[in-house]
Amino acid sequence: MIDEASSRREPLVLVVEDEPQLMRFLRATLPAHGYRVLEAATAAQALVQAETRQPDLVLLDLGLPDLDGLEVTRRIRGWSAVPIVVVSARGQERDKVAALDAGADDYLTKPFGTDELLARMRVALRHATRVGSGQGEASFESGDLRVDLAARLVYRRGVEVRLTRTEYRLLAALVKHAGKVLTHRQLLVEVWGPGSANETHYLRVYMAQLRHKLEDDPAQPRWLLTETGVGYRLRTD
Amino acid sequence: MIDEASSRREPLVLVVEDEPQLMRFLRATLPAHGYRVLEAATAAQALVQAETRQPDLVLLDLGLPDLDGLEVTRRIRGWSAVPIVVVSARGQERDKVAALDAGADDYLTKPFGTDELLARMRVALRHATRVGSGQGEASFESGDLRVDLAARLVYRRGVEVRLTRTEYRLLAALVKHAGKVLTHRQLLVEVWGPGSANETHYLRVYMAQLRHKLEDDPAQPRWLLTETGVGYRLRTD
DNA sequence: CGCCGTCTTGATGCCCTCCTGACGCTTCGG
DNA sequence: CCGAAGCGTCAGGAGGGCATCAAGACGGCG
Repeated sequence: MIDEASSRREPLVLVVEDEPQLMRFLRATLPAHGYRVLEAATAAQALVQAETRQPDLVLLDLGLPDLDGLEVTRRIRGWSAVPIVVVSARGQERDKVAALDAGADDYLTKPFGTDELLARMRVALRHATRVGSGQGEASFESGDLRVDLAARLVYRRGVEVRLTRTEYRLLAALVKHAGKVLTHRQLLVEVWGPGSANETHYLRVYMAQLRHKLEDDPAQPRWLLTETGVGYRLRTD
Repeated sequence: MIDEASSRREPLVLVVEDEPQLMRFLRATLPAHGYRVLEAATAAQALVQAETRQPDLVLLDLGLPDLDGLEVTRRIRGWSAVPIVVVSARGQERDKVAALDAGADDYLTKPFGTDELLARMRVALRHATRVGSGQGEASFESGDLRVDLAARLVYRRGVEVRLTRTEYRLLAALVKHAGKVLTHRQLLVEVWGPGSANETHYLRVYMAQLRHKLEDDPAQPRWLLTETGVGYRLRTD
């Protein structure tokens, strides 16, 4: 499970990054915002550190010299549920999606701003504690949207919303991993089964329907967010 | 769940016993003390009877020819809370304990007297009704529909409604989880037993009957709602 | 043993959900 | 500046689920 450090002291972040410049930047920035930093410049170092130090979060650059970032994600996920935020350069879309499919929680595209970085890290950490301690929260609430997974009921401004079976399954998949980016593949597998893992068109149609039923302005969604080229995300907060 | 017959008529007891002598004795004794008797000489018969007739109590001999009494207990407990009293010969202590672990309510050791038998049965039945009614809401009320699970009475606008056994079981299942969606499977298992888990047609027929007896406009139900592709739900309001 | 109520099973028509295709828009890269 | 790819939207057709009616099978009861 997650290291207990998080509950007592500042979160421990394992930064896996081979670019000295970026590493220097992170080494200075993160402690200033209440994080302790653990460094790794290669995949091999990263795996050792992750295992021996049990960090609260992993910030993982995909462009590593020795091993694929995807493989690192896969190996860590083999025994740990620690949140993983992958960092990708432009043109690494494929690796990024693969890492998310393998269980990464979120992603950042270079170059990224400090605010965005910190925001993603906060969300990932919050998501981890929710899943870890809440043990399968049976409901989701945010603004005037409420989802009761136990009763299979959805409310918008307190008014019950009627969803079809597929609409509800899709929403439930997002709720179960609220705040986390879910790839097309993950959603398709969870809702339509492994046989439809490539039918991304289904997602577009049903996302549109969900937005029409749940959002004030379906064209500019507040909760059901599109992650272009990657998948979708349910905004928490 | 438990057959509701007990509140209106004599309790139905499923006697699982392969010794003809003892069976003859019980067949004569139990009716004389206000029980109706259902017979089974093998585990296979017992399971079929338990499922199709839904007795109020099971009197289960552990020394059966075909299957372990322990296994019978386990299978019945898989879907029903009917009280089970196991009957064991001397030297079967181990099986007896295992049966209790598997969910049996009490035990008798051969040879046993009539008084002891009747006492154990009364206790088991009392315990069942106490748990059955005490657990969760004992009644449901919403608008002009009222369901009293303890008394097995249903009122509409204050007037008592006559329901058949199956109609009532179905309504009771919905009342026990009022407000939540129950899947076809859940309802079928609770009302008809696990063997009929796929007979969704039963549900439609009995839902229609319940709606005709309880709803103002059966075509547009206020309480007995359809969740297409999923199941049914009793609106709490 | 026969009657009556209940349960099961079948057949039919309707409506809704799901899937699918076409099209326009935006974004990104050449 | 243009083409490609990803996304959102709309609408129609096919299929499946649902409600309903009706008749036969079953079991309880007198």
